[in-house]
Amino acid sequence: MSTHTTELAKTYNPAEVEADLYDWWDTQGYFQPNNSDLTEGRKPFVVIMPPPNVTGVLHVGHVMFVALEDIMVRWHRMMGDPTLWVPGADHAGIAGQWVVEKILLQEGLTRHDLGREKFLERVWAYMDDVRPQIRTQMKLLGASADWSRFAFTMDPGPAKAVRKAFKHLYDKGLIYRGERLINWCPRCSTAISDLEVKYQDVQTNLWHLAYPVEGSNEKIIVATTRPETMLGDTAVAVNPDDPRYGHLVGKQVRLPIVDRLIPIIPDHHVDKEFGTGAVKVTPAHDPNDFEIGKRHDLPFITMLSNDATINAEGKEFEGLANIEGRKAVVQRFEELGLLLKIEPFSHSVGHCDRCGTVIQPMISDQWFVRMDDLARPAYEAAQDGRLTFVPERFKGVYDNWLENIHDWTISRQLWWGHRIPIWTCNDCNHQWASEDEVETSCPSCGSASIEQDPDVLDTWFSSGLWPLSTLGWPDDTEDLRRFYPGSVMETGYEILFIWVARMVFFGLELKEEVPFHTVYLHGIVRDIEGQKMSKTKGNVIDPITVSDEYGADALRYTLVTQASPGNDSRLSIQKVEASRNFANKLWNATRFALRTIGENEIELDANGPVRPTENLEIADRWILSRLDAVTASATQLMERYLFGEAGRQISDFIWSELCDWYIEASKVRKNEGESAVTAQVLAFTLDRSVRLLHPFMPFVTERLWQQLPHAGESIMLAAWPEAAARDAEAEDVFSTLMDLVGAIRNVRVEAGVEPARWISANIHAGETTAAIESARRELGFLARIADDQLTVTADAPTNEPNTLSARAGDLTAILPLADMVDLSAERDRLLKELAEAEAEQGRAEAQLNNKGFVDRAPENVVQVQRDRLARAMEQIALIQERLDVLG
RNA sequence: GGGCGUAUAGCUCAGUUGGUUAGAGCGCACGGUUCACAUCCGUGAGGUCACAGGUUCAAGUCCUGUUACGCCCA
Repeated sequence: MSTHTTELAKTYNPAEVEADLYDWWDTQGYFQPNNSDLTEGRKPFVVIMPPPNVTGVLHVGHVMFVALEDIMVRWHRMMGDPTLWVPGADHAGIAGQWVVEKILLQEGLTRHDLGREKFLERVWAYMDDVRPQIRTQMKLLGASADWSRFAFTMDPGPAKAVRKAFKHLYDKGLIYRGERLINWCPRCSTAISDLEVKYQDVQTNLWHLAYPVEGSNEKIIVATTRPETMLGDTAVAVNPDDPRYGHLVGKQVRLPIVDRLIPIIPDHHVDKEFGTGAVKVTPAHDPNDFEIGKRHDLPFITMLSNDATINAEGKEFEGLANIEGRKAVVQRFEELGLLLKIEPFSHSVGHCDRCGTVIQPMISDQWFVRMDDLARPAYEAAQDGRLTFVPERFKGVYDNWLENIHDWTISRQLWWGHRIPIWTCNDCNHQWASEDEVETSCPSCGSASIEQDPDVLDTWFSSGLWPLSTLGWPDDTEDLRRFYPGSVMETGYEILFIWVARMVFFGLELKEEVPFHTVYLHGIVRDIEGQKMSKTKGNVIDPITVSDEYGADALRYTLVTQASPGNDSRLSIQKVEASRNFANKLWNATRFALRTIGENEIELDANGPVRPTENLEIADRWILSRLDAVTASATQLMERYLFGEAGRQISDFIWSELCDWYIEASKVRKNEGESAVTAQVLAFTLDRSVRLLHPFMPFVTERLWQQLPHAGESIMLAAWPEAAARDAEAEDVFSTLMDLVGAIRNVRVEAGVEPARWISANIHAGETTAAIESARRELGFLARIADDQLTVTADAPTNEPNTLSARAGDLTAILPLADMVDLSAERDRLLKELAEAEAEQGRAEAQLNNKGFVDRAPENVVQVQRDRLARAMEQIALIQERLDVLG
């Protein structure tokens, strides 16, 4: 690759920087786990990528998971761990099928016109066509995933895993078929699981309907949000403790329209306060009523067809779609004089997660996974610490879900997906589950007349096996032995139950180990108003457009540093722009450093530029110590999964310390032709800085690292920096110098000194004199003081009139600004400083006068206050003296 | 109904073992063609840390309650 251009372009151009690195990394094999002696015996770090929907377009949610997972993965790789990140794609049953059905629709066809086999051919053709997009998308983002291990949920391996797992559970009695009240999506024409139903508040009415009591003139009034379901009512329920209805219990009502006699029954679950206190019971179309129906042994009358139209049970209303049926029923009640009231009401209605259609609870014959025995070990794993969560609070959410687990509806009335591996013999009725894709005869009677269940499995069944199936399970593969269990499962918190929990219980059931030790959950990326992004709202930030303009590095960095674990975040282009500016800053710092570096020989060893130890000045020692500080801190933060904070600290170091101070200070020596030490310091510091930043901004750091003096082929293979001990003395002195420069700049601005003007200054530095004197050139350069007009002495400040003063700690700079001096402004500033110092004194005194504090606080904390007081009093004396002189 | 989260500068957010004067970016004001960078540099203004109690020598941080907004489960 052509990284060794002699000059960097003046401005950072992300598109150019990011263009060809990815394929180079990949073809070099860097994304694959390192098998060398170096990593022998080290525990592998393994992440299984949440497989994007094969038909989906790239959105910021993908960028979020890529950014976080790539950070972990690149970091571990740099730490020397054998690292594996397995990419994949999900077949997305309902959504996948629907995409192709929509295409067929444009040809005027339905899947039924084609038939199952032809339809699946079309789906496969489509999937084969779009599947490579996943890599294209991940490439754009810099995801360092191992494409040689790319897996698709419908591939033969994962499909075999599905059959194996199904058979295992079936043979163990953990999968059963039964008639239950399930969630039916009329649009998708399939059952879906509880987790695929999303509840939304809907504004509707509460209709009060009167049902005549048989053998009496009385009527009992029920309130309902779904009047049309009265066609399937089989009882009216009241609370047995409700005095209003006690006399009616045991009687019957004659159900209008259908003219059916149904009982009035007592049930404690009826809320006396709600509506009229009497509820209609439709056991076949409502979860609560289903329970009541079972308790009281009521008939279950299904009054809807699979397409949500009213069936023959609805008599004259047969064939009406749900909503028209509702209108018709209400109208008929009105005609009969039995509609008593319409009350506006809002309540929560289930919608299909995939298509948004209102879900109909229906009695249906489906396959279920019995959850109790599977949930228990998954729960235990979280209790004994085999499974931990970041952030921790999600353990509670996870526990709560497993404690209240319901059986899982796994059959789907679709064609696209894993066919349920259940076979039935037409001759002897024997039913069995098979690991083989095709069966030819009944194992019981040998008959060849056998049939496979027509339905397919919930997509999440195969997703739940992902940590196993991507590594080759059920075969005993080398990958499985080496990389299972994995390390971290990183994904969005919204799929904690639907995916993460299922991987845990599958892993425990099938391989007797948790599939990963840590679950890291990120939040939803919203727009800057806090709204969820959606095409219909038009507030979508498109990662491709944004990356083109600002770079994937900037987008990734923005998402990671703007969000904290488990919390939603708000994204705006302005934030991405700020990150791009940071990349530009680093780019230009490198560009500058390369000039200095180019004038010198840089000493290298196998780990890159050697850390300089000889002839260091204060600024050199300071930046090396600050590098050690940020290295230690970032490493700790990474260990604790606080990537955002780590990224911010690395950026702060590069911008606010390396660029703003060290590089500025280094210009002194560069300008005077003595840049050897500073070149080595710059080479070392920048090399380590770009390494620290690499997991966050992989592209630009690689490009710059290649440009800097370095050892090795790629920054991806460079070692994560190690921190040496801090140099407290250098940090003290240089931060005093920084404060002093700041104070002088402040005075200059307030006194209206032209920025370009070189001034004179007398620094009264007391004990720090020698140290400040050693950095006099830097001080002069940074504060724009002419070298021949700069004195540094240990003397007390000479308080001549017609001078201005600046203070930093116990240092005072006297600036004889002759014509510039505005004494009244100087006096005002001094009074302000005095007030601040006195306030400081007051605060310290208050603390120290508090006996409780002095007696009970740790000695070092008390000492801090003593020092503070001493310093404040010193300041006051100095300022007071100045004020006296000014008169 | 149960549970969880959030509330800190105009905006978006940091602030994880309680300890000096609560930080950053953006925005704002003023100034700047100092040979890396105007995608920049310098200086500055701006906060009763939602509210009320409590624990503590000490609370943005811990506890209790309240309010507002959001999410999950039922």
